[in-house]
Amino acid sequence: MFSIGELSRRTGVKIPTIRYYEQMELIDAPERSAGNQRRYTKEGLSRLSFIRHSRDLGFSIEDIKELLELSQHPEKPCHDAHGIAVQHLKNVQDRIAKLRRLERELTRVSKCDADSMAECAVIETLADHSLCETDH
Amino acid sequence: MFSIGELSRRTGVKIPTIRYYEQMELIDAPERSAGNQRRYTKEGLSRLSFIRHSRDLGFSIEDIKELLELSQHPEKPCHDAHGIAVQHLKNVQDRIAKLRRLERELTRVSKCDADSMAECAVIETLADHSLCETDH
DNA sequence: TATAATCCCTCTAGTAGCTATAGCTTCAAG
DNA sequence: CTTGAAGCTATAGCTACTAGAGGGATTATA
Repeated sequence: MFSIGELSRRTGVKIPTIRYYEQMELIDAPERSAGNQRRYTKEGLSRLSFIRHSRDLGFSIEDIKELLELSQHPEKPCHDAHGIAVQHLKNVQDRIAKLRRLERELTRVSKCDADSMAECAVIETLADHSLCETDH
Repeated sequence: MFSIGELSRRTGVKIPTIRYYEQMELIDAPERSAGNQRRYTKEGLSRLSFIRHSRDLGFSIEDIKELLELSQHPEKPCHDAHGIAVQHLKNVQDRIAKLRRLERELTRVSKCDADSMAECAVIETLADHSLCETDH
């Protein structure tokens, strides 16, 4: 049995975030001490670790709910869990592609050797999309 | 003089978003018709185009405020505008780097040929960070 | 000129995933 | 038994919008 502070230290999840996860029903409301403070068990710890790790990998709260639910049923086919991961991977790849287009454009725009605003490539480009090379 | 709907059509910025920008003081409150409807001029159009383009390139509202302010002073050195763009480029590059690490990990995790949850690589990896190859 | 279709108005609340604050109570060590 | 750290709830704030309710304005057609 440990306090929310200790759970926080062990998982690296901040205290208000733990309470937020409880509110979002990602984790069960734990038992309370006589003085109404949260007391967690090892189960709580491993569930929160799972969540922490999933968040680090960028899964949404909703995805994580589903993954947690799925993980409770070891006998079920893992097709669904797999699907969530693949879908998320696709999202990540899309975001990378978008950011790379941005990167290219920003790199070009940032190469400005003007002295004054009047000829600054940054400002000019922002004012006029037709100066752009790539789509966005 | 055109209405908010026409401004929206011409810039590709949605109507509620235009009103939101006005509230955020990114654009000046325009004149109103006798019936209290917004009426925009060419200036309003080019300012909103600037904003639209900047948002497309991922600049924050705060950055855009500053860029707009700077662009009002064509005689000033363009060092500041340049700095904002370079800083933003760095942010974008950081985000790309992070997403690439994620991509690598998710690709690995998604290669799961188990049949049941019990051995699913996705679930296992989420439950146990030590199974990861890369940092995150 | 009447009316209908379309457009526009303000205000409020909701989205994701937290974070911060205020004002209080409880716990653990000395 | 006191004190300082830790915990409690409730509320509001963050970014950049988006959606909806419940109205008024404008414009095209009959």
